[in-house]
This record gives sequence, structure tokens and C-alpha cells, in this order.
Amino acid sequence: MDERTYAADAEPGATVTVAGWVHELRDLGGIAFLIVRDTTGRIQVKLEKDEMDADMVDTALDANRESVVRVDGAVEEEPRAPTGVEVVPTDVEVIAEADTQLPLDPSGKVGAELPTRLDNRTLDLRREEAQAIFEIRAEVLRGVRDAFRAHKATEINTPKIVATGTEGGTELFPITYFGEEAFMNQSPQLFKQLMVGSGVERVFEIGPIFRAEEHNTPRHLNEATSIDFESAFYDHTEAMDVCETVVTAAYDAVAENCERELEALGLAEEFEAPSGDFPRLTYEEAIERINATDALDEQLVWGDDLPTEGEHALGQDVGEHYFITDWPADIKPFYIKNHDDDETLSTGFDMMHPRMELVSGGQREHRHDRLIAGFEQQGLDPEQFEYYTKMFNYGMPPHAGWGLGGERLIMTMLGLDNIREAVLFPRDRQRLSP
RNA sequence: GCCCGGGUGGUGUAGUGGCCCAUCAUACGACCCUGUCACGGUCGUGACGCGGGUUCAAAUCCCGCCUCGGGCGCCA
Repeated sequence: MDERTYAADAEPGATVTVAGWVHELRDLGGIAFLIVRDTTGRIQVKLEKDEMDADMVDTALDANRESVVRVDGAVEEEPRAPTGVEVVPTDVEVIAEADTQLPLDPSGKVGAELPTRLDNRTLDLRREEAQAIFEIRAEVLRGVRDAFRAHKATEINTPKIVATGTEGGTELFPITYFGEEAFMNQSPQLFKQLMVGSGVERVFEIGPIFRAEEHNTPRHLNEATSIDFESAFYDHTEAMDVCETVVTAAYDAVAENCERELEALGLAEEFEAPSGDFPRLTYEEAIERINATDALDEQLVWGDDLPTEGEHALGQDVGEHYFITDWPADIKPFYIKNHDDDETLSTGFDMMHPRMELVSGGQREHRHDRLIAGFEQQGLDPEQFEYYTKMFNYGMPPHAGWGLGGERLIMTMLGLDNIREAVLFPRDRQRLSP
């Protein structure tokens, strides 16, 4: 089918072969219209019963919705057709028949619930809106990559099967690796740190992370895409600068190259890239502002982690992306460095969208003895992490970085209600297939 | 892990003890219709998650199971 013409490219006067899915068949009696849909859009095929080959007309009229068809014919200008052109067919072939009872309606006349859609993702992705999300996702990844490359970062790929957990804390998926106990990696954290001590110095990775938490919320996945950055000779403020740049670049890329997709999602009017200059609140300011909103039953005190409800209240109050910096050292992971002039304060930071946390980062502890002490304090055996800690004996520069939840970025960018909308085949507590 | 809510034709829904051999839309089948664009019209097919219980009577109330969604915790 190498001379196939896409629906959007059919020019009046041309003789074409179009191929795609039967979107709809409108039979008006003497005349009928077959709407064929492909990845570029839809095109109308005219069927005049008295004037065309009867077998061909019957073939077209018998085609079920969503069957794959090929139509040969002449493209004619026709103001009454939806796209201004229509195909006057000379031949119609049903290439692959679809059942009449579909598990969901790709034309979108009747909605389907998310589980039904995910069970039938292929059909779901025939819908313009679903397709648009993944075109935008691809553009976000491209925009992010370009921004990292412009920042002289090298893209890396680190192992997803690992011998030990990364930071402790979150649950890991255990697997068997040739008879040995192993795990699915929860984060590229340790590996990207090993890279800043190498000659590569500044790295980023876009890859899967696995978390075995049994949570069941619209913003968690058990397999997610992490966008990670790490650079030698950076402190936490420089890491935040890069974070702003990268997130803004993702929005800019979408605004620039995804007009059609934003239109399909009904976002063309309101879509706006952030300023690229996110407010930086200290943890102390954050809890004060949350307390001032009176959203919480109990006032937060220094040392508390931010509850979800508090995050929402603060997000509403700030109204744009923002950072929370200078967290109490106790509630940030041990591999994050504390301020030199105040050991109770961490250089760790979170970057928040008004709806939820997007990024977590900080300057890393690069001093070997401090790192070992941190492992011990965390109840982890430093011996098990020797592959990692020993490199801190061979010249590990100061460094900083962060991890960004890819699906969360897309979810908040597009105002999706459920993070599963941003993954083709999501993995959650209940879902292992497709 | 704790807590809450839901499962009705293929899909999305109405129905909170008798008015229900179950509503509506869409899809599907038949027929009518030569410019539809969610085409229209007439007729028709098709469902109460599973098991037990209460009751004269259960989609509706109770119990168990299965299954799905959500809130919190934790995180990205």
C-alpha cells in the first residue's frame, strides 16, 4: 500500500487510495456516506446507490464500524463534505472486519469509564483525545531532551534490575536473578551519582522506576517514568535553575508543536507555559502559609511532613509552580546534604505544581564518612552499598540533582484527572495487563 | 497498611421493598429516506457481579465472596 494517501493530504483532482477505519456510515437512502478515519483525521466517501457499481456499494454498506477498509477513488472538492473534499470511489475493500459489538465506542458518542478504556486501550487510542495525550507526551520528552542537551547533559541509561534498594523506605518489587535475590529499581539515584564522579559529570535519564507501594490513588503508579538530572559541581540552587528551565521547555515545546492535540483536548485557548521563574518558599514559609489558610484541623509545626491537604491549600494559595526549600534534615533522605551553616536544615527541595509534588531534589552528600554515617542512621548496611560508597573515596565532586515524575508533569500540564491517562498501559495495584 | 464508596443490556446510565417479565441514550438487526456531518423516522434484539439470607414480595434490605473506584498514609 505504498501509494496510500492520508485523509488530511487528499487534494481535489487527485486519484488516491485511502485506508483506515470505518468511523461511521450514514445511509440516507439513495445516497450514503462512509467516513474513513486514519491517523491524520477523517475523510468522507460518497456512495450513490443508483449510479455506482452495486457490488461496491454493498461492500461499503456492509462494512461494520471500526473495520479497516481501503478505498480507491477520485478526490473531489465538495463544500457540503465535512472537510471540503470527498472521495468518489471506484473500489472499496474491507481489509479487516470488526465485530459489531465493540467494548467501547471510539467515536466518543457514548463515554466509557477508565478501566474499560484501559482494558481496550487499542480501541481507546482511536479516539482523538486519547491519541492527543500521547502525541503531547512524545513532545514533552523531546522538549525535555533538547533542554538537557542544550545544558550539556549526557543522556544515560542505568540498570533497572538491581541488587539493593536505593534509598530504603519505599517498597521494592523482588525478583529472582539467576537464583539470587534482586529488585526492580525504584530510582536511578545511586547510579546517576556515580556518573557525576566519572568523566561525564552532567547526566540525565528518562526511564522507568518501580515502586511496590499498594497505594490506590489517581496520582500514583507502580511503574512510572522518571526524568532525572544530576550534575557535578552544582549546588541545590543551580539544580533548581535547571529544573525550571526543563519544565518550562516542556511546556514551550507543547505550546509550539501541539496545536492540533491541544485543540482535541479543548485546551487550545487556556494552555500557557509557566514563566520559568518559580517562587522559592522555604519549608518554614510553607508551613506558615498553610497554617494561615486554616485548611487543616491542626496547625503544622516545624518537623512535620506536609500532608496532602496542606499541599493542596498551599498550591491554591501560590497558584503556580513553586519550590519548597530548606526542609528539616530529619525528613529528607540521608544522601541529601545538609546546610554547612545549619546541620538541621537540608538542601533538599521539592518542586510543586499547585495540584501535587512533581520534583524532588537537592545537593548530595559527597563526603564519604558522612555518607556512611547516613546509611547507618537509616538502618541500612553500608557494606551492601559498597559498589556505590567506595567511589566516594576516589574523588567525588560536590553535586546536585533531582527527579521529576514524567506522568505527573503530563497530568498537571493537561489537567488530567487520573495519572493513568498519561500512560499507555499503566501498572497499578489492580492492573498487570494489558 | 487503614478507611470509604460502587458493580444494572456491548458501552454509558435511570431505578433505594410491590408502580420493574426494569428507564433512557448509544451500539446492534429490519424497513423507509439522494447531502448527511452525534443524519432523521418506525419496529425489534439485548442487562440487575456471584452465593446465601430476611420478606407474602428483593435490582432495592442483611451476610459472605469476587471485582472496581476513591480518601489517607507514603511518594514522583
